[in-house]
Amino acid sequence: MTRKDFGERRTGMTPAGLDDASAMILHVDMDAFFVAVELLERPELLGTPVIVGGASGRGVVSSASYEARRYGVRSAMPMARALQLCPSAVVLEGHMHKYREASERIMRVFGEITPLVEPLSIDEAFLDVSGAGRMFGSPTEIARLIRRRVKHETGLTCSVGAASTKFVAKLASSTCKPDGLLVIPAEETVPYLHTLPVGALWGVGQATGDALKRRGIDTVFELAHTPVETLVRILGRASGERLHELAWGRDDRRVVTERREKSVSHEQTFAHDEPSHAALEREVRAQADAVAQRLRRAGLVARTVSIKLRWADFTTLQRSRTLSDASDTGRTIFRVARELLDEAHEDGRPVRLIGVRASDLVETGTATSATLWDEHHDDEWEAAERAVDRATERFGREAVRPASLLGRRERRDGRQGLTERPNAPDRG
DNA sequence: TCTGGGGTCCTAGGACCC
DNA sequence: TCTGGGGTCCTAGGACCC
Repeated sequence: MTRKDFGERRTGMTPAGLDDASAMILHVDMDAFFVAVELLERPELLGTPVIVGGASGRGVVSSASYEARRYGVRSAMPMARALQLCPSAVVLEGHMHKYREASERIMRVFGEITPLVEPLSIDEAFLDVSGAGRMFGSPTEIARLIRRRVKHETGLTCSVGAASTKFVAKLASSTCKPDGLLVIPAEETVPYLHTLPVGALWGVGQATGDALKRRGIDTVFELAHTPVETLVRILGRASGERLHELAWGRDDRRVVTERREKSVSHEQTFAHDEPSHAALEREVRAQADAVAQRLRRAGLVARTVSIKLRWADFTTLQRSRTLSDASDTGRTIFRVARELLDEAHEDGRPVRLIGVRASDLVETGTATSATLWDEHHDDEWEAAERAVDRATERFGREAVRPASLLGRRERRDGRQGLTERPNAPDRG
């Protein structure tokens, strides 16, 4: 039996000639993506337990081959635990740039089938194929075509779920993994859903699962037959209502092709808990610079800066501050982050993790003087001034006005704006 | 076994304004 | 002298997903 047969055989409820006309939403999910990409260059490891992840003390599993999963290895599991379960596993370091390249290739394949592609993460996407029938056939035929093309383009296998809603399509792809195809026609959705445990629902993790279990709700069937108001009392308005809808197969979310970033962040777990305030500050500075650079490349400015601290006991604290003036400079983001750090780390407790986040993002199509300043960096402020002059010449004065004008409101405490300008260098 | 890094969404309380 | 209600913004924390 070939792997393809294995996948197709799992579509027991969808024999040849089934009515798949309602299953217009496809969910494509790559199989053990990071591992599979690495094995393209390490074919001798095919068929063996392989783990991609952090090998050092505090590393976790990013991706595990199906051979490793047989031993109970799962993503997000501490590496030490994974190796206890599967001592023979080969651990490989991750290479994000390779995964991004492979990701671009598969997304390109999807785009050749339909323009309605919604990437969900680096290795999965929803496709709305309702307009692709004339060109490529039924959803089942399109799913087979995608699987063939992805394999041909990248050498990698994927699994495809097809259904009338996003949620059920995603469920279908996870059910037929790896290297599978499962179509769930609309009329079979509810009977299928009602066989599953609550954990199968999107948004039911450990905490929600436990809360439901405590009230005797173990299956989707039981959840579907629980009054909405009861669920709302247990889980809150949004979750309660959403889960009840999902349990009846109702999910009217469209496939959306454009999504705006809401935040940009970097964080770092130290190999050993860090007690030194100076070391924390150095890390925050590096993170602020990295965040700022990504903001500028994306043409965004941030109105809110946050820091995150995690202590040795894993409790986590976040502090945020909204700026009077949106910014995309490392200097400003660092300055605010450092203020927050100073306030949050007064007691000098050792820190396990530290992170910087920029949120409340506003698009800015134009270069700002502060942006140009930062790109030329502290010790080159004259160059920055010249850059401003050149930009003013090229784009006009309006286009290079200071970032301070982008702020929407004054700070409540009346502090002046935090935006820096090239002609006011401050090496602080 | 001891828990990464990048995100999104939700809830709740308080400030503030009308 | 005692007391509104609604709306928006900000902050903190937590659950969840890949």
